[in-house]
Amino acid sequence: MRKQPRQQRSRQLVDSLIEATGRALVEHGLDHTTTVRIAEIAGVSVGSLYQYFEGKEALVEALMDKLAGDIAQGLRRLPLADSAGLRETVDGAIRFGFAVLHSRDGLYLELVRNWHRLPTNRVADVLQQHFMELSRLYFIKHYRDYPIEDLQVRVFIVANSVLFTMVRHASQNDALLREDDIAAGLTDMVVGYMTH
Amino acid sequence: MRKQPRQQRSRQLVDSLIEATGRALVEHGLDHTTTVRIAEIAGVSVGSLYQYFEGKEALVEALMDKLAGDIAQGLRRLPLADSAGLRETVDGAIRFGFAVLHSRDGLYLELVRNWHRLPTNRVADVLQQHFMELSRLYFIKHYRDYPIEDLQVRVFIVANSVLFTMVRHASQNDALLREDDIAAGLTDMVVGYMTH
DNA sequence: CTCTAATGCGAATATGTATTCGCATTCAAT
DNA sequence: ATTGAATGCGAATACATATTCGCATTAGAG
Repeated sequence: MRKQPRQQRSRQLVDSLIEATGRALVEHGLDHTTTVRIAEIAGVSVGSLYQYFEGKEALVEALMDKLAGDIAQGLRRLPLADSAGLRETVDGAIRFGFAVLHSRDGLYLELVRNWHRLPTNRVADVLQQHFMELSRLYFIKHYRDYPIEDLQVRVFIVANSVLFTMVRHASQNDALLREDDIAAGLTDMVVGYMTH
Repeated sequence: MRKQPRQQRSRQLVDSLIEATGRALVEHGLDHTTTVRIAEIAGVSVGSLYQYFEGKEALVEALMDKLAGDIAQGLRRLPLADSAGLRETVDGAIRFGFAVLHSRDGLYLELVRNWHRLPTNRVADVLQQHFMELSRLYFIKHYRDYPIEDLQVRVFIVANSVLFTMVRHASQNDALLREDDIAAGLTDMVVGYMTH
């Protein structure tokens, strides 16, 4: 951030800009999200925008930081693998994932689609680390001598498979494949892969 | 295409423009690939470019049509599931996939990353249909009464899981996860899911 | 060889977007 | 109430990119 907001009004201005960034992403997509548009949506002058942000990228980064917090919080509410069975846990996580992708008018969808040109690492780390920890705990409990290096590979594969299959499905309005079936299939695949 | 090339020189010009589009994508990425740059790389005037193409999008589409042909040809050379075992077939397909992603200086990588804003359907159909046919044949042979609707879900999940996990891995230079391990893991996951 | 349609050119024009800067307004400490 | 710092503004400027059009050149049919 270019300059720290000191007064109340400027802090609110910064918030409204971040909020507006989200709406611009949903309405116009990352490509056509411009600083001018964001300022317009926020009801703020472009000049003011540049007082606090370097540009579009900085705004998106600030937005993603905020969202990463929401995701982390949502993850903490999910059932853990040691209380429920593995299948229930995976199923819950996948349903949570779909719910997130459909929330906020598709904001998350747009962000994940554009992972390769966004500062995705922070968010990805949240997910990656959470699932890593989750599986680590589970496997330490059930298969005490499980090789840990292999676990990293598995978590990488599972996380990306699930995430992008969900995004691909949510991005196309293909009524031929019902979301419930995709969710069930993903659960089958993941549980099978993680336990054999 | 805006106008049909009738003479020899113009046909060659069109080819060189498509070729240049590929190089521009590799060198500058989709975002910074412009009509002017493509014309420059091709050693052609922008004016000539617009004689035959509506703009960037049309050029990329022409390029992808060409590449779809290459992919289809490559797929036909892969071992089929009825001659070899399922595991060998899946393993071969995944290795083929990685090879493609690494070929042409990462052109395919850039294209798949940007699937959501490209006319991907033609290429996706090639893949989808090929694997659909492949699995259909395999399962008709081995499990005569297999439900076909479910197969569509499975192929969708497997195709996207494999493709995007590969792309994600190839996009980051994370030496922690070796490509061979990812390939082996994907094979395990897919074979397990398709046979249980 | 001749001649016309096809081709190729690139400066010029139009548009979209990023970013700044001088001035007006407001806050909050005194 | 006064005043300096903070804030907000948006026209103006700079730059990137898309697209056209009149003119020069060339291919290749006859």
